Amino acid sequence: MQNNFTIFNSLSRKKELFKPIHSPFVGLYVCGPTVYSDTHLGHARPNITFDLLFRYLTHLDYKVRYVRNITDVGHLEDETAGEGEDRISKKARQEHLEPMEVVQKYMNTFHRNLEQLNTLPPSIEPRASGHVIEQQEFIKQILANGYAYEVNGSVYFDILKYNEKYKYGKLSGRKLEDLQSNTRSLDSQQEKHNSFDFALWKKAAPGHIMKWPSPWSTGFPGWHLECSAMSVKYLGDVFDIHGGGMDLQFPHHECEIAQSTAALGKESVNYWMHNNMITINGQKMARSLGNFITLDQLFSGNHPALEQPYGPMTIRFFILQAHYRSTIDFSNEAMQAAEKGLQKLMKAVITLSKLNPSATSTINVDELRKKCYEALDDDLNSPILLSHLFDGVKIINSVVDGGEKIDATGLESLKELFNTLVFEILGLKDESTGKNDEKLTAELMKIIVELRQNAKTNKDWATSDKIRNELKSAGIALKDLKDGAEWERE
RNA sequence: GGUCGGUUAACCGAGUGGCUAGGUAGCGGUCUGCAAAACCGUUUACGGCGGUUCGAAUCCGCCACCGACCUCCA
Repeated sequence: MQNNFTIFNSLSRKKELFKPIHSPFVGLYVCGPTVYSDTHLGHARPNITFDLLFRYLTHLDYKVRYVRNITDVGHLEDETAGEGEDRISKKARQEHLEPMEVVQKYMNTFHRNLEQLNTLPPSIEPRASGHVIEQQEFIKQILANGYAYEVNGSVYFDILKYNEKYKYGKLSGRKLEDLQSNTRSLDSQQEKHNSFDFALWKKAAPGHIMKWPSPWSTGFPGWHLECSAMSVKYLGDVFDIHGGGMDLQFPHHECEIAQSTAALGKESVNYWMHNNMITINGQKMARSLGNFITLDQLFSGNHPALEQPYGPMTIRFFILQAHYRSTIDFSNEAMQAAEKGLQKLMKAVITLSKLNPSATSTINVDELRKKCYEALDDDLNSPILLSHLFDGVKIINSVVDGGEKIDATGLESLKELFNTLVFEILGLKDESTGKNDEKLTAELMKIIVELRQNAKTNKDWATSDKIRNELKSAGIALKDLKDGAEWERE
C-alpha cells in the first residue's frame, strides 16, 4: 500500500515516512488514563489526537488495531510515604467504595466524555488488573535474561546491567550519570541496587487491598509494566505506533522500552508519538497541580474559571486548531474564538449541501483536495488542514454571493471532500441538529416568519423588529433575504 | 542544578532562508428600512543584541523571560 504519510518519531526526533510492518495491518497502542477521578480537559488532547490518527489511517484503508489501556492498579500515590498507597485504593477508602467500584465509576465517566467528544472506541481496551498473569510472565522473562533482581519479595529492574548492552535513556535523551546524581532518595532505595532502578513487582504492605499472589510475594505489578505486557500481547513483539502524552516520555515510556528490550531482546515500537500539553495561564493543566477543569464542567459551564459552557465539538475544534506537538493555552477568549470558527465551518457545510451547480466553474477543487491531504500527511497538521478548509468555506459562500461559480462535477467533489475531512477524519459533527422537537419548531417558525412578513409588507417595522428581537433572546436568529426570511438557532 | 522545548500581531495559533497560513476580535466598504449573515478591502508581528547572507521570523552565537521532564500525571 502506498502512502505519503509522515510521522514525527519522538525516538529519532525526525519526521519519517510511515511504513507499517505488515501492511495493510497497523498496530497502534496508546496509554490510557488511571481511573481514579473525573476526566479533565487535559485528557481530551491525546484522545482526540490519536483519534485523528486512527481515523486517518483507517481512511487510508489500513486495518488498524487500536489498543488503549485502562490503568486500574499499580500507580502509587507517593513512593516516599513508606508503603506507598495506590491511588485507586486511596480513593476507595475516601469514598467508602471497593477499589473496583472506583475504577468502574471513573471509567464510565471517561467513556461517556469521550463519546461526547466523538472519539471512536478503540479496538481493544485492556485493563491492567486483568493482565496480572501476563505481567508476571513478563517479569519472569526479564529475570531469566538477567536484567532484574529480587529483594525481599519485590523485583527491580537492573538498569546498570541493562545499560551494559543497551542504552537506557535514548527516548528522553537522558544520561545515566545525570540520573544517578539527580534521583531523589526514596525509602525503597535500600532494597534497590541503584536509585534509578524501578520496580517490576512490589511486595504488598500489610493492609494493602489490591494484591495478587506471585512467585516472589503477594503484591502488585510495577507502574510501567502493564503497557509493555499488554501491547505485546495484543499487537505482537514488534508493532507500529505507540502514543501518549509528552509527560509520559520519562520515565514511563523509557522504562517500557527497557522492559520490552530486556524481555524480548528487541524494541517493540517502530514509531513513538507524543502529544503536547494543554496549559492554563501558561502552566500545564494537571490533576496533581489542581488547575484542571473537568470535561463535565466545561460542558455545563459550572466552574469559576468558565464564562460560559462549551460544547464537546468546540473543545474538539479548539484542540484540532493547534498542532498536536505544540502546547495549547486554554482561555475563555480562545474557546469563544473556537466556537465561532466551528459555527462558521458547520454553516458552510449546510450551505454546501444546498448549493446549485452552474454550467461553468471557477474553482479548482482538486488543488484544494491536494493541499488538504498534504497537510494531513505532514505529521497530522490539523491547523493547516483547517486553514485550507476555511479557504473552502470562503469559496462556498462566494458561490452563494455570485462571485464564484461551480459546475456539477466540482460540486460533487467539493461535497465529498468536505464530508470526508470534516466528519470522517476530523470527527466533527453538527451539535445543533438532533433535537426531538425540530419538527414542531419548524412549523411554529413558519407561522412566525409569515406573520413577520405581513408586518413588513405593511411597513410595520415596530412589529417586525419586535418579533426578530424576541426571537433573538429566545436563541433564534432571523435573517432577511431578498424574498422571505430564514432562521437558525444561535 | 541537569536534560529538552518555547517566545509570532488584541487573543488562539501555522510557518525553517525570498511567494509574508487560518480562526476570533477591530476598522472601512458592498448588501439592507435598521441589523445580522455573507462577500470585498484593511490595521496591529515575528523576545533582545550581534553574526552569516544579495536577502532571516526562519541559520549561527550570546543574553533575557516562560514552560515541560528529572516523583504520579494525558
